[in-house]
Amino acid sequence: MSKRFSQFLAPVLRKLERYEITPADRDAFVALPFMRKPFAAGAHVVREGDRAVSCCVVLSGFCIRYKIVASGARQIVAVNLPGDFVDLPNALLGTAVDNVQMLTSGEIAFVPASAIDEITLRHPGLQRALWLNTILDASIFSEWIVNVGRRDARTRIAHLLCEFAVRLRENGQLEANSYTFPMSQEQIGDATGLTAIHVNRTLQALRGSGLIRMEKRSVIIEDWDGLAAAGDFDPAYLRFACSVSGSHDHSVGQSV
Amino acid sequence: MSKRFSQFLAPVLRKLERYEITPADRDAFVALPFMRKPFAAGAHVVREGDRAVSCCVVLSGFCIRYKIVASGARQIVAVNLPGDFVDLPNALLGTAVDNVQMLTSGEIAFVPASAIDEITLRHPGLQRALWLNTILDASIFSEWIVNVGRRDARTRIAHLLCEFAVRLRENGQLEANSYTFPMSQEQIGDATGLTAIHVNRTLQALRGSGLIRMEKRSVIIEDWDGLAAAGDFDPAYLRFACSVSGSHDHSVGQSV
DNA sequence: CGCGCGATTGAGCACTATCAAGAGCAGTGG
DNA sequence: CCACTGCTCTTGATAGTGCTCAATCGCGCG
Repeated sequence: MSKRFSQFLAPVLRKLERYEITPADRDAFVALPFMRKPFAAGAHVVREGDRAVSCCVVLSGFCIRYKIVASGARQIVAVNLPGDFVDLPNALLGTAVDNVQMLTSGEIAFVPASAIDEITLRHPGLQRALWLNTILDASIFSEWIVNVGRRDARTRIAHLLCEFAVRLRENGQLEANSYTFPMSQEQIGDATGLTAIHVNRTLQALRGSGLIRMEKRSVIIEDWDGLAAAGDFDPAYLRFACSVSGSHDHSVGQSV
Repeated sequence: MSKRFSQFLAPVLRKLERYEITPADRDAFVALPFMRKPFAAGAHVVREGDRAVSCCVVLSGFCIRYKIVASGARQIVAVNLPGDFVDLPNALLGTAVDNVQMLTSGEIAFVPASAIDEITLRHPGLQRALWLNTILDASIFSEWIVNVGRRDARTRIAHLLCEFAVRLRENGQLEANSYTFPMSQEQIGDATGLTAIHVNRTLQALRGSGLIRMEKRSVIIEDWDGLAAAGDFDPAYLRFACSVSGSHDHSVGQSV
């Protein structure tokens, strides 16, 4: 049974194991009750104001978290990949403060908040892993604040593309400096605080500079060093996606 | 001895106790080894790239975390009040990825990361409190992304002022809708992604609308409902600054 | 074939940045 | 007591990055 579960939980376990959990922690995690549910691209997993009694984990596909401001504009605050815990704040708060939407079709696991509650008190090592995971999320958040707050459009978008490259590489979803990237230009705009139109023009410029190519929904990084430079990108803030204590080489292509 | 420590740690304990830790957790926390160090206003506590072997906790005063982008511009990603844990990411990463600077003079406690490491594994309830605290930080981060990403200058600044009002109220540092606010207009700009000049003009407009008054380094909120409306402010994302499970009334003045 | 969504292009505008300069104020040292 | 310095706030004029509005195009799909 635990074997069957771990089949779906594989991306999650891969993530947790970066934090060096013990086999006992791992077994306890795998024995956690949860419910799997498939979602179509664009479907909402959680809406602001919903009562949240369980915590969502991405099993496959991409999803985003966003908020709507008074003017009606939307801001994406996070993009979550397989293995990510999506809405710890919502689950622990009891009420969702943001919206969770699928970017692609995919499966979400719902774990009762009470079960998380209980297991983390009995397995401090597991709680540690989840805590570190939250700290990484916070580190990404803070970099996004910098991105939308103080960088121009070209730099913002280049930075976003670099971040995905590194995160997908950690997830084993990057090959030969290209990755599938299921965001429309409007969604890229919502993530970077720009309009879709300006994103369009900026992407053209990035392609024109020979930094990237785009085919359908995939990005090919043609010049990693150039893109990282254009995006003012230093992967240090993503470092412990990989290991708590380790000092790893994190460049995607060559050095940064 | 634990009594002497708790005198300095009072703001920290007040914060942790919101998460309902046990007396044993509390005692263990108070027994943590730490070093106190006073800093002058403007002094740096940590600089990007520093080796980080301990975790900083604000005992008194305000401090900020910021990063510098390629163009030389600065973005403040967080303002920390007494009781806040400042740089968990840095401590756990081993190397600082952002800068920590005092906004006012104040005292910082340095707790060895190894001690945090050890105590949290032995006291899951305490780890829970720290984890929840990190989740709250992340929640604030994500709201800041929305703020700088999709709101105009007037809304951004009004939102910032509202957030401080609520957070300071939680800390008992707000009286009669006024609080000391030690940020210069340039620093407000660095926190909101604006220039100091534009902050100046926007603050004038806010004052002109009768929403706030400013005296020296303090803010008086003259019309809470108006300011909250102008700032598109909903305190839900700060909710569990107060309690994990509770549903509290969080309005500062009247309802929001 | 019509429909809808996303990408693209053009023109004009607006919000915010930049540049420049002056004023008020606190601290410092002669 | 009075320059002198530095910082913050303030104001004006100008420029620019990115937004708004509007329309076209390409493509997958029922």
